[in-house]
Amino acid sequence: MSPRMLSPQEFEKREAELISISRELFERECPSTFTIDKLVDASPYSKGTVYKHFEGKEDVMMAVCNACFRDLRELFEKALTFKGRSREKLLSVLVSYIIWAKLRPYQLFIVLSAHSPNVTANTSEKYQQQHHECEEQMMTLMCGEIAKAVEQGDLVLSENMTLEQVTFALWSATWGSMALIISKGTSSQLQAMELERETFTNGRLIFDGLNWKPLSSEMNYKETLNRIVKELFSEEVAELEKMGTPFSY
Amino acid sequence: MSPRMLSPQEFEKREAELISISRELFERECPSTFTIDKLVDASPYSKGTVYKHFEGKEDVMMAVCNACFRDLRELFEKALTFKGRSREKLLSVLVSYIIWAKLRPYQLFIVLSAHSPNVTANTSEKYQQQHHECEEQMMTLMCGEIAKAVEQGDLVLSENMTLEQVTFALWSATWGSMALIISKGTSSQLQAMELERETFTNGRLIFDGLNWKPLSSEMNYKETLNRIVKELFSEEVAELEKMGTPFSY
DNA sequence: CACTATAATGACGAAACGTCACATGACGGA
DNA sequence: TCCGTCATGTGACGTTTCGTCATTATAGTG
Repeated sequence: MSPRMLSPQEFEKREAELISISRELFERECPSTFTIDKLVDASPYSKGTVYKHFEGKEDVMMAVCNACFRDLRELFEKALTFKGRSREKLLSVLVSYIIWAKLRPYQLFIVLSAHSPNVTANTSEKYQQQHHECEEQMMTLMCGEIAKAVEQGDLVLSENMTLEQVTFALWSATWGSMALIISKGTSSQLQAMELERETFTNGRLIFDGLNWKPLSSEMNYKETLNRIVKELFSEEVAELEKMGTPFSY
Repeated sequence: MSPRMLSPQEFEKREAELISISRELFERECPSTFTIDKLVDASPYSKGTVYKHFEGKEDVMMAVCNACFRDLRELFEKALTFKGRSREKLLSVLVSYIIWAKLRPYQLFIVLSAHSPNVTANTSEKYQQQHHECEEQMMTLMCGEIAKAVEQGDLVLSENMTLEQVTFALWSATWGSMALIISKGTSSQLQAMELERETFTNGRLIFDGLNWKPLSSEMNYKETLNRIVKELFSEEVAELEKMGTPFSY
């Protein structure tokens, strides 16, 4: 009655394999040259099989983006183990995000590209859905931390302001600075905005704008940055140093 | 000696025509379906001629993006004619930006897409250069206004903080909220972030974070919004109403 | 050892790309 | 008026990528 059914497990495993291969391809050469045909060549499967998993290259990009999101969430969880005031913990998340971006520029590239309307317009329901789940998990994680800040009295939410909105504000401000700075590429003309500096500035302004205590005027967050790097990300920072793109703060 | 030399004026004129046709194409159907072949068909020129102007479709996108930037600059200049405190004038710019985005969603789409690494990586030197000029003009315009705010004492820049950084902070925070909200498309899942609300929130937080007087706690900016809409953009807001996507603030 | 339902394959036609050999036509000179 | 020249315009063509689907391979069943 049932000849050779492919179990969902096997299917998932193969999908993970394809995503892993795609990530390698993205790393090796510019993500914009990625094609389904290249993925097929690089994989042990045929075109038809690959198309069983992805409707097109946008789908692959979104799938890779989702994988990155999962990595990021783990990273953020590590960042949140920092012992300190609520605002310091969120700063730690920001630090981890920037370090990740510098360590894996191509993955940032993918994550940003995947949010381009051009890509989202051509992504299948499945991966769109999956992406929303990723975002929601991220939201939940952050909202939880912000809720703690409110509990501890460091942050007082004005009426009409939800936890989600606070998260979104931080997220989008960070996102914007990264997207704009990355898109300038290497040909940064006159206005030399710096990834670390602008991202931290945006974060600081949002924190202060929220009146999240202690304000940047009341505390030396440079100290905090030192501790975050030393206690949590010394390995990554050393690697960045070795790569010639040091984490400067 | 010189048979039929094409004057730079004619060349520019034809380019403007091609860009105009491209904009129409982008409006008519989803920008992601745009192809050079379609542009060739829609234009009175041949493929070879079109390729004289653009190296590929990314080039066309960037050219259209730049045209949008020029429109935006005009719009911002109009917004800055608002009579009021410095922070109110910048808020007016924000309002005009949001109205533009709602009025011409496909153009926002293009502008956002054009900043995707996928596009910038495949744009010719010429249009990359042109884009930097557009950005610089925008920067100059904004920095000028912020300088006035500093002169008037509404804004005190902390040490190590340049006018450009202030502009960048506002710009990127706005950018981020628009990019993230647009990329969700119509399938906004659970977390229903609203374009106007989040963009204004981000702006407000940045303004307050900069300690730009009067703070949102010291003044009712709702009033200002009413005046901005009434005095400068009543026509546009009426049109949005007619389109079924009212400007809600 | 067939038989059968399912999965895997890759050849194929369509679409888009980008180029280049050739056509066109404006101008100056005869 | 006609001709030769050369910048400009043209679109057919070879190439790449896409996405499909008729065909082949295979695991399990009786």
